[in-house]
Parts: sequence; structure tokens; C-alpha cells
Amino acid sequence: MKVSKETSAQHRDDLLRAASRLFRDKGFDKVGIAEITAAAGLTHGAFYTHFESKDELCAEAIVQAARHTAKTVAGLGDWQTYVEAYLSPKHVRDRSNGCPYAALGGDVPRESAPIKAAFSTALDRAIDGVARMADGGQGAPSRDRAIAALATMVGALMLARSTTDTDLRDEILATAKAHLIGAAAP
Amino acid sequence: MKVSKETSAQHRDDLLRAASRLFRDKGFDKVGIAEITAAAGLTHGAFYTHFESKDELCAEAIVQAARHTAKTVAGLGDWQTYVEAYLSPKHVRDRSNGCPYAALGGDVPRESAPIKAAFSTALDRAIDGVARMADGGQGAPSRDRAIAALATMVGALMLARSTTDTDLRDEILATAKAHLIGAAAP
DNA sequence: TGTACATCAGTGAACGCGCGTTCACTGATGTAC
DNA sequence: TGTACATCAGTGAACGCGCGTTCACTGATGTAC
Repeated sequence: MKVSKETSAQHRDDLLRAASRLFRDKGFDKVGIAEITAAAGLTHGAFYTHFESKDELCAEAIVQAARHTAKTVAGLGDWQTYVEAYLSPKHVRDRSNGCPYAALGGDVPRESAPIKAAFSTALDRAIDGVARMADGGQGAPSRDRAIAALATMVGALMLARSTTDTDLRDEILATAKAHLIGAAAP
Repeated sequence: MKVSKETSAQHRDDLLRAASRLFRDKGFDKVGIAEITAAAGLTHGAFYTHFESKDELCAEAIVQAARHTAKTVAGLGDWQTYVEAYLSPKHVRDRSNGCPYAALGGDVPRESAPIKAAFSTALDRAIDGVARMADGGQGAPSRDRAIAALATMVGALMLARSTTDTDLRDEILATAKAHLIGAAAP
């Protein structure tokens, strides 16, 4: 049955939000159209009135996740708070709502060009965001520091998530934290 | 038809090598049993005389990739040479023969316990290897530096691989390189 | 404002396909005499 | 050393399953009069 334009727009948004969370949690390949539409309270057939293909959804879900993440990060305000939240056991556990660059960075190189392009654009903006946050208005060239910091954070989070040894996990998080906060606020 | 014990052992090794390369290139989900057995010059039916399941192969392929990588890295000898090879455009392109931690670290958290355990053990050894290489016998506590360096390298490689913008890619590689080599050999 | 009808978002059955896995069969290996 | 036979690695057809995608249909929406 037909629904109102507002409801339809809401459904599209629901699909994007569900996809953005599910993809970050399980990766593109391990989440099906049926699971995404069900999470949005729809049946799988409705999917293709909103998106042309799964690939298109993947690309848009990256944008959605990046936007949501940027908003959350901006809300934290302080660089040290951000680093500590990023390298926390909670962020290791909660992939669904976490950093899309750490969650999907490993998958993106294997996906289609539009997906790579979406990720690439989002990443570039995220670097700018981190650069702005990392040094609150100082004249120093901050983009380089932002890139190095982001690489360390993304790498540390990914490795921490890949570990079954909780000692090693905590060691990775603590070490990365020390290097980042020590370097940014000596 | 039956083959000799030596041939069979060789086939098992061929399967592991093929799997270790294919998985690093495309990830666990995008490589099928048929593709792996074909790459090893066999048909898919032969697979189950060597491995109980795809999951078991994934775990063993991680060990295989880690061993091969450790051998290659040991051959480089010098820390600076290693960092430059790691953060080279060649390594960005050639995932098949590259670092298994950057290639599969994003996938491992979503896989079964044996796969996570295999990865975790290999990672722990890799950290030790990097620690030994990074400071050639100095008394300084090197394990922390090794962890931070590995996180930065893995993160930078992954992000560089996820980029379509070649300027951004080169920027990521150059920045990470500067931070790592500057820190280890000031 | 009320009625008639074209539109189209959502449903659910169906599709072709590739996947991991199984299994009856084949024929070279390697052992027992 | 030579022969007879049990073993078992590899083959290829077949399986059930879940996937992305399609499509005829439904019925509420929203427009034209």
C-alpha cells in the first residue's frame, strides 16, 4: 500500500540509519537487504523503491555514518576527551555506533568505485575535523598531526578489536592513548 | 585418484598459500572454496580431505600469512627500511602479499573464535618482532613503542588503501612515515 | 467541500545464482604376502 | 623382487540455503474535477 511522502522519506532515513549501524557492526557482506529492511520495519521488496542497488546503499550508508559520527565528535569538544572515548573498551565493543573508518576501512578497498569514493570524501572531511579539534586555533601545521593521530587511533582500535587476549587489548589501547595525549598535550 | 603422501602434503601447502594470498586480497567472504582450490590446481571436492571447514582454513591461513610475513620482514633487517617498504605505494597496491594485520584486521572481529584466536596470537608475536627490530638491543622499553608504531602503520596503510584521491593517499603515507622514522631515529 | 481515479510505496512470492558442503566413484599408492 | 589388494586423495555431480533482485498485486495517498 502507498504511504504519505513524509512516511516514505522517514522509511528511507530508517533504512540508512539501520544500514549504517549494521554495516559497521558486521561489514557489507554479512548484512543482507532483508536484515536491513526488517530492522527498519519494512519487507525486503520495499528496498528498491528507495535505492537502486545494495551498492548504492553501501555508499550512502557510509555518508550517513560519517555525518552522524562527525556530529557526535563535535559534541565532545575536547581533544583529550575524544581520544579517551575513541580508545575506550566501550568503543572496542560497540562497533555499530563507532568510528566508520575503523569499522569499514578494511572492507572499502575491495568494494566498488562509488563506495570507495564515498569513503574517501568522508575521510578527507574527518581529517579536517580532527585537525580543527586537535589544536584549538594554534598556528602550527595541524593537518599532518591529525593524519598521524587518526592513523594511530584507527589502527589501534582495529587491532584491539581483533584481539582475544584482553591484556593485549588493554595494552594496545593504553599505549596508543599515551602516545596521542602525550604528543598533543605534553 | 590417490596421490603420494608428499604430493598430498604439497597440495595442502598450496591450498594454504593460495588462501593466505586470496584472503588478504579480497577478504574471507569474497573468496570461495572453488577459487582457492582452483588456484592450487585442484577441484573443490579435494578441499575437505585437507581441512574440516572453510573456517578452519581461514584460521590456518592467518598463521601461514603471519609466518611468511615475519620471514620477509626479518629479511629486511633495518627498521627504517621496513617502515619505508610498509608505507610504500607498492604495499598499498599489493594486498595479496602484504601485511595480514592491515588486510584482515577489519574482518577478524566479525569471524569465529578460532579465527580471532589465530589472529590474536600472530599479532602478539608480530609486536615482539617489531619491538626487537625497532631498537636494536637498546635497554629502552621498546614494546610500547612497537605497539604504537604498528598501530600507526596498520592504520595508515588501511586508510591509504581506502582512498581514491591519490594526493590524500600520498599525504597519509608520507605523514605516517615522517612520524615513525622521526621518532625512531631522531 | 465532496467524489472519482491515477499514482505509487509497500507486500510477498518467485527468480537465478553462487556458496559451503556431501558423496559415490576412480584409480594411483603403498602395503602384505 | 613380484603380485594382489586395501587405502584414500582427488573428481565432479548434487544438495540445501541464503543472497540480491524482480514483479504482479494491494490499497492508501493525493490530485483533478
